[in-house]
Amino acid sequence: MRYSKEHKQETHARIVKRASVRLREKGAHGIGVADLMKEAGLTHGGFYAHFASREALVIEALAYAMDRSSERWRKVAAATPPDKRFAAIVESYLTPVHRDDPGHGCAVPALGAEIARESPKMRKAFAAKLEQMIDMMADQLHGVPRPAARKQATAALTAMIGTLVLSRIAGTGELSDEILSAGREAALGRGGRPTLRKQRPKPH
Amino acid sequence: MRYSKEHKQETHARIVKRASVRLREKGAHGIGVADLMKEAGLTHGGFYAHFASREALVIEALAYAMDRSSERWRKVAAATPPDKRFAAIVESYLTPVHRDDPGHGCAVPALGAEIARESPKMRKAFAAKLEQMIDMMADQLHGVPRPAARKQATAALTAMIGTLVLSRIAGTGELSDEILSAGREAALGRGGRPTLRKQRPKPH
DNA sequence: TGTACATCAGTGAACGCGCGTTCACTGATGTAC
DNA sequence: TGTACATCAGTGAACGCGCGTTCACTGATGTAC
Repeated sequence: MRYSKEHKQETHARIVKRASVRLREKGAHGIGVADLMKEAGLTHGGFYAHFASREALVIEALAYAMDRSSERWRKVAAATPPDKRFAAIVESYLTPVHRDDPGHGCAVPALGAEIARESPKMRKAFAAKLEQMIDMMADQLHGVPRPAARKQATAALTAMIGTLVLSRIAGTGELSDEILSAGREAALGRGGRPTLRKQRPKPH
Repeated sequence: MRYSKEHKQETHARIVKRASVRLREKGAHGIGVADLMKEAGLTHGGFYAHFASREALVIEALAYAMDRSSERWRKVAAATPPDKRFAAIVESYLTPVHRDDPGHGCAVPALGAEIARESPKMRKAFAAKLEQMIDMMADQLHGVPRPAARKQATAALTAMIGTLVLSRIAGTGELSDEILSAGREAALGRGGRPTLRKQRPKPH
C-alpha cells in the first residue's frame, strides 16, 4: 500500500511514541524490535524503513520522553504563581502516581543509569536533554542569580531522580512512601536539619 | 580434579566477587554467564555447580556489592569524629573517582533502576539491603531522634544516588563536576537556598 | 605406608530460543498520459 | 475524466549470532582398606 505524504511521518511518530512508553517501562534493552513494532500495530519487517537501527529508535524515543517531561513541567509552572513554581514541579514529580507508572514518567530515573553505559552518541544525546531540564528548573527560581539558580536546580534534580529510583526499588509500601516524603524535603532543601515540629505552646 | 573442602566455597566466592564488579560496570544484563565465568578463570559449563540460575548469581553479587558499600561507610565513620561522620560519608561517596569507577562503587546508582524492574524476589532482596543502608546512614546522626534521623538519612541518600546517576550521564566534563558539587549540597541539606557567600566586611 | 576406588568441580560440545537485521515480495495509492 | 504504470510502506520468511542451560565426560584428590 502506498499512503499519503504525511502517512509515513505519522507512523514513524507513532512508533517513537509507543516505544518511549515501553522502553521506560521495560528498560532500554527490555523490549525487542518485533514487539515495539507490534505496539504500533505493525510487523517487524517494516522497521528499517523508519530507523537505521534499533539504537536510532531508542535515541529518538528517549528524546521524545525527555521533551514530554519538560513540557509537563512547563505546564505545571504556567499554572502556578511564580514564587511557587519550583516547589510545584518538585511536588508534582514526587508522587506515588509517577513512581508507579514509569512508562509515562521521567526517563531519567527509569533509564538514566543504563544510558550512561551506552554508546557515547546515545549518552551525549541524553546528556543534552538533561541539561535542558536543569535549565528549565533553574528558570523557575525567580530572583535567584543564574549560577546559584542552576546549582539549586541541579541539587533538586539529583534528589528528585534519586528519590524515584529508591522508591521504585522499595516497591509501593510504607518504606517507599517514606522515601518519597524524604525526597521531597531533600529536593526543596529542607533535608539538612531535623525538621522543625509544630510545638505546643508551653505553659509558662 | 577434586579439591579440598574449602576450594568450592572459594571458587564460589570468587565468581560472586568478580561478577559484582562486572555487573555494576555493564549492567544486570550487560554480561553473560560465559564471560562471568571467564572472569573467574573458569569455563561456562561449571556455572550450575555453583548457582541454580544466572539470576541467583546476580542476587548474590548484588548483596555482596551492597555489603561492601556498607562496610566502606562503616570504615569512613570509624575514622571520623562522630559529629562529622554523616558528612564524611556523603563527601567520600560523591567523588569523581566513584563516578568514574562504577564497578567498584555503590550498586544502587549503577543498577537500582534495572533491579526495580526485575522479579519480585530480586527487587525485594535489593530493597532489604537498601533499607540497611538507610539505617547505617541514620546511625551516623548523633543526637537526632530516630524517625528524624531516618528521614534525613533517606533524604541524603536520594541526593547521593541521584547525583551519581546524573553525573554519569553527563560524563566526566564540567557539567558532571557541577552535578557532583550540587549533589553534595543537596545531600547535606544546603540545597534549598542560595549558598551564603563569604562577604568582605563592608567599610562603615 | 601403599593402593584401588569413589567423588565431584570443572570442561567443552550441543540444545533451543529470541534477537536484530535482511530481503524478495505485495498491493494500495499517487501520478503521467 | 479514465487508465496504465511506478512507487514504496509494510509483510513475513529467513539469516546469523549470542545467550542461558544441559549433559556426558575428565581427572586430581580424598578416603577406605
